[in-house]
Amino acid sequence: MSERVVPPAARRRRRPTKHGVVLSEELIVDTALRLIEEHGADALSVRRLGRALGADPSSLYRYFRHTDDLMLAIADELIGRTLRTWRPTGDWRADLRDLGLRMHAGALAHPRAAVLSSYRVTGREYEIQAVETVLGVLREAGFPDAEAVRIYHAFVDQALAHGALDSASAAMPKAAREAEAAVWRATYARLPADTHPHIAATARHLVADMARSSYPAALELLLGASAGRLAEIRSRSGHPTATPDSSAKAVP
Amino acid sequence: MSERVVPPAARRRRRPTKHGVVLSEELIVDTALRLIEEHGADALSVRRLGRALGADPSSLYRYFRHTDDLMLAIADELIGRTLRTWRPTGDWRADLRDLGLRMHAGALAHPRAAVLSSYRVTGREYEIQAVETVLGVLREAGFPDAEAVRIYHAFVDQALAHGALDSASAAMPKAAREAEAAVWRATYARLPADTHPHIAATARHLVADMARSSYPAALELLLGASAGRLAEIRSRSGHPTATPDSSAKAVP
DNA sequence: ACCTGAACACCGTTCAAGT
DNA sequence: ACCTGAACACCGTTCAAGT
Repeated sequence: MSERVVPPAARRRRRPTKHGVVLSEELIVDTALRLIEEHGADALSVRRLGRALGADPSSLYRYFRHTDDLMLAIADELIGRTLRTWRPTGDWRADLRDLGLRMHAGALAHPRAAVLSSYRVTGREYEIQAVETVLGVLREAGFPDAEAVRIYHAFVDQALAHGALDSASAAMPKAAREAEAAVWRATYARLPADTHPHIAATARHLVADMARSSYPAALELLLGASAGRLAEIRSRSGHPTATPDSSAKAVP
Repeated sequence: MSERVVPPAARRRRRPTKHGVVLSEELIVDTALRLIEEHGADALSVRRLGRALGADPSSLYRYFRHTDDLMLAIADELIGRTLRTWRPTGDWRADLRDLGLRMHAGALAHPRAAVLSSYRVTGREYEIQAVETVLGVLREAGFPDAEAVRIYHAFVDQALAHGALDSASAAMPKAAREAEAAVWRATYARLPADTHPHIAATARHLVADMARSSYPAALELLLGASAGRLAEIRSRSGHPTATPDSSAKAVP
């Protein structure tokens, strides 16, 4: 793992490329996001990105070890953008709902970054900020530490998993996406009741429902279940004898 | 969309390849699954599959229009394998739990097929069978049609989304996977309490919890909420005046 | 110090030619 | 009828050479 990436201190000394562009991590990430926005998720390759920057593709390896590192930097920038315009209201349930829907929308806007970052930890600035923020909302709502982490995990995985699912679907070529919808109408909605009674009975609902994302409903389910837990916790702890870290001891 | 795929009737006339192998859709799918199992998700390419079959890569295009079609055939075969050993018990909640966990496990065993098929509809034999089966479990439990479809959608998306998430993570090279876990221990667990109080307070829980899948918990949440709905529905319909399709009329 | 250009080892897909 | 081989238009990544 030898250092091939430019150490931050040395970056000031950089030289313009052939076409007069001065490269930087920020410029590369922004250009990559623009490329995804304008030409779809598949437009992002080291070679195309180099072309868009007016630089040789190989010059990017001075800023990112692999394409993977670049994608994580993009993912972190997306988290940053999602968080920057978000304001907490003090109502934990409304705050989490808002955050979840923003994360989901952010994923849909940048499908490829969303799919890659959904199962990755970046350990970068904005991701850390997001973790701190969500945990803060839960702990200040009154969830004990272990419970706050469990709900944080479920909440984040749900947003990322559905975000990746829905954005992978949205990133398909238009023709293919229409072909998918047609499968429900042309194949499922036409199965005879004698061989497939349950599909035949519910075909109308299937065609309508499967065209929508199941994320909003899944999010409400999670928030509802969490509210139930919180009510339980509050009613049980009439005596606030528990020290802040007492719940930690219960973990194996 | 000209027919380049061999019509089923003509397949009997096929000729062995150079190395004496007789190609077929089944053989190709099985070989692809073996390749994924033995050499990881990235080992699957048209060229490698051709090599594994002892045939020219281009010959595969007689059986599948694109790599995509091949992946859908693989996905359907996986659905079939998941269903083949499953037996309903009559307890809808236990049945769905079992099915969900099997789908999740199946995804983990074949990450690449899982990631691709998670957002696709195959419209093939086993997928149709699976839809019919899950809808049957829900309708026979007493859920009205519209509700059964909503729960079916949430259940399937959840299994597929978490399956894709967890299997993408599992498919990472071992070194990368270990580096990910290290981020929680080395970065998050060392943030100072004055700048990141919530992370610092819950670091122990984060390290432990984030290493596990959140799917089992998410599944229980869904089953619990569904059971709640069913209880509501049952208590309200003391008078079974509703005709079988009465719920359909309530949909916009 | 930073960027370039050539090279390496791959991809998916098409199509005329072989058997 | 089915498979092959060559070709096309791409990939990510490395490294010696240029400025």
